[in-house]
Amino acid sequence: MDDELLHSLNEAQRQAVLHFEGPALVVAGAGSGKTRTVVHRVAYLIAQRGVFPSEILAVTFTNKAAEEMRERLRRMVRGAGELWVSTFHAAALRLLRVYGERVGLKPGFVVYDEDDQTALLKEVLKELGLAARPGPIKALLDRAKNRGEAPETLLQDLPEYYGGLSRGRLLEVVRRYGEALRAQGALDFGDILLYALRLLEGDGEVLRRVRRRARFIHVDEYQDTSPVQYRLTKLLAGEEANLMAVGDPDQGIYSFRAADIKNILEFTRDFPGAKVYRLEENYRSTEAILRFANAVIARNALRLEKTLRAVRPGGEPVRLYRARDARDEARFVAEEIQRLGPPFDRVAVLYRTNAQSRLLEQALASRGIGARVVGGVGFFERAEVKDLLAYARLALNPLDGVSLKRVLNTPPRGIGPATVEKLTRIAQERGLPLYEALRVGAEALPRPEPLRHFLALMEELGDLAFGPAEGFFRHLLEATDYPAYLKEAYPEDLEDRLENVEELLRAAREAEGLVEFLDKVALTARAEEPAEAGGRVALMTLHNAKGLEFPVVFLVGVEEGLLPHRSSASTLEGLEEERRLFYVGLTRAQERLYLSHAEEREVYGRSESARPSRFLEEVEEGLYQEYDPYRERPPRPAPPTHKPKPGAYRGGEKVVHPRFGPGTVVAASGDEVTVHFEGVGLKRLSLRYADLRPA
DNA sequence: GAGTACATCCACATC
DNA sequence: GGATGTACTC
Repeated sequence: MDDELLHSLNEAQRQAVLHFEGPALVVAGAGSGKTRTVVHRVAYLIAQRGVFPSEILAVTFTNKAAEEMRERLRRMVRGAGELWVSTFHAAALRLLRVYGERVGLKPGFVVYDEDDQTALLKEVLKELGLAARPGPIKALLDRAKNRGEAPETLLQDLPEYYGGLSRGRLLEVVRRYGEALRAQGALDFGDILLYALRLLEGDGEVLRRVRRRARFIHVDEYQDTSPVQYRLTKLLAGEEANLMAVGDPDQGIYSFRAADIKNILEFTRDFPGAKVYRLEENYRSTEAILRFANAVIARNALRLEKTLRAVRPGGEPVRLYRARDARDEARFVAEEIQRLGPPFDRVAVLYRTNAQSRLLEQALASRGIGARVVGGVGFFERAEVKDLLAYARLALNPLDGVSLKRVLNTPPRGIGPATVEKLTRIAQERGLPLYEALRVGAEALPRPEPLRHFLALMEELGDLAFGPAEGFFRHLLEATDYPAYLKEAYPEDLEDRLENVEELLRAAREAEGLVEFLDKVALTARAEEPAEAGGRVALMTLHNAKGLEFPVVFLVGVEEGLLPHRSSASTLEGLEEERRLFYVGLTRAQERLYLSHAEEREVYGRSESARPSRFLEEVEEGLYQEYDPYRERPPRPAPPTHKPKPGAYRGGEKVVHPRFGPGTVVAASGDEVTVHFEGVGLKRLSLRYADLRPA
C-alpha cells in the first residue's frame, strides 16, 4: 500500500490503520469510515509489516458484511484469498467441520434453525407429558447458551414457576432437550459457538493451529458480542493479543441475544495496554440529521462519551409527520416517496416490528412503487424449501429426528399420526433412533408398504448425498413427485412455490456439496437473502438496518409502545437500548430524514390510541420540523367500532357477535365473558379478541 | 388417514 | 389479523 492511500484517510483513521501489534479499540461512530479503516489496516499489515494474509482473521457481524469486506480487500491486497473473513458462527462451524470429532460431534452433524429447535422442544415437552409452550423455554435456553452458562445457573434467578413450569420441571426439559440434540447429531445456533469454545479450551494442539491462522484479529461490531463470543475472542487473541476491536457502544442493540455492551465499555480493562482510537468525523449524514441524532443519544448514561462531527454542513431539516393511524402513516410514506420520484432504491423505510411492514407494502404497491422487504419470513423458511432441505439433512444424518418427522409424510404417503405414534413408541421402548424404528415397523406393523417405500427412497437419497447438491435435489423432486404435491396442496399460490423450488436449485448449483450447502443455508440470516435493489424501496426493521445507509430514510412508528417498545420500557437498560435503536435508525440517513408516529395503532387487530415517543420530547423543538403535506385533510371519521373494555359487562346485557349473532351475557370477569347465543349455546369469549358489541 | 371448522394465542428485535 | 393446534367429520 502506498502513501497515497494513507493520505485519503483522516488523522484518526490513519492512526488506527498504522496500529501494529497489541490490543486496540477503535471507537467508530456511525458513518465514520469504519470498514474503510479496517480494510486499509489489513492492507497495511500485509504490505508494510510483512504479515501474511493467512495470518489474519476478520470477524464480521453478518455474512453479507463478510462478503463485502472480502470484496474490498480483493481489490486492494495481493493474496486476499488467504484471508479469513467470516462471522463468529461461520468461523466456529468451519472449525467444527474439521475438528468436531474431538469434542464428540459426529461427522454428518446438522445445524438446527429456530423452527427445528422449537419442534424438538415440543417433542420433549410432549414426551414428558407437559403442556407448557416452547417459546419461553427456548428463550431461556438461548440466553444460557449465549452466555455460556449452564441452564442451572440461569434457573436460579427465575421465579419458582416460569412459563408454567416449576424450576425442577424446567431443568428436566432442558436436560432432555440437550440429550435429544446429542442423540440426533444436531447443534442449535448457540451450540455452534459453545462447541467451538470447548474445542479451543480443551485441545491445546487445535488452539495452537488456529492461533497461527489468526495472529492478527479484527472483530467488528464489538458492542454486540456475547459473553461466549468474548471468550472465543480472548482465547484466540492469547497473550500477544494482536486484537483490534471495532465498534460503537451507542449502537449496541442485541442484548436479547445476550450481547453485552460492557464488552466494549471495558475493553481497556480486559486488554491492558490497549490503544484507543476514536473516529468521530461523520461522512454520511448532513449536519441537520446528525444534530438530531446526537441530541437523542446524549440522553444515555451507559456510553463512552463521544461527539460525532458532521462533515456535511446544513441540509434539509428533519421532518415529523403526525399521522392519524397506521394507514394514514403508510399513505404519507408512499405519497412522499412518489413526490420525491425515482430512483426508489435511494429510499429506506425503517420500523421497529416486522408486523408494521404490511400496510407499508400495500400502500407502496397500490401506487406502483416497487419495494423489497429485507428480512421477515425468509426464503429458507418457506415450507417447500424447508421440506426439501429436511430431506437433504436426513440423507446425510438419519439420526435427525426433526427432519425425519417433517418429511415422513410429506408428500402424503399414508404414514399418518397414528403410525408415527406407534413408531415413536417402538423407538422409546427399544432405545432406538426413530429411523431405526422405521425399519422395525416395516417388518412388524400391519401396513408396512408405505414405510418400506419411504426407506427405499431414503436409501437412494443417501447414495446421492455425497454428490453434487443440485443433482441431489433434482432426483429428490422427481422421486417424490414433489411438484405434483405442491399443486395438490397449494393450488392458489403454486407459481410462487415452484419459483422458490427453482431458486433452491439455483442456489444448490453454486454449492460444492450438500454439507457445505446446508451449512451455508443454516448460517445465512434471513436479512441477507439475495435482494437486489433494482430501483425498489427497502423496507426493514431497525435491527436489520444496522450497517446500511440511504439518501432518504423514513423512520415510522416513533411512538410509546413501539419505540420504546412496551416490552423494554420498564428498565433503564431496556430504555437505553431502545434509544440506541432509534439512534441507529436516525444515523442511516444521508440527506433526508422523515419521522412519523400515529395517534392510533392496531395492536393484535384492535385499535389503540398511541402517544408520540418520549424520545421526541427529549429533543429540542428546533432540531426538527412538523410536516404535513395534507393541510386540508378530510374530517376525521368516527372511530369504526367501539369495543368494550374489561369490566364493561356484569351479566344480563344483550350483545351481538359477528359470527354467533345476538346473545345475552351470562357471566363476566375481567377480560373473559360467558355469553349465551340464541341457537348456538354458551360461549366463553375474550373481550380482547372478540368483536362483541352491545345490542 | 385426510380434510374441514373452529379455538387459541399471539408478535420485539436475530446469528 | 394470521399462524397453528384441536376436535370432529367422512
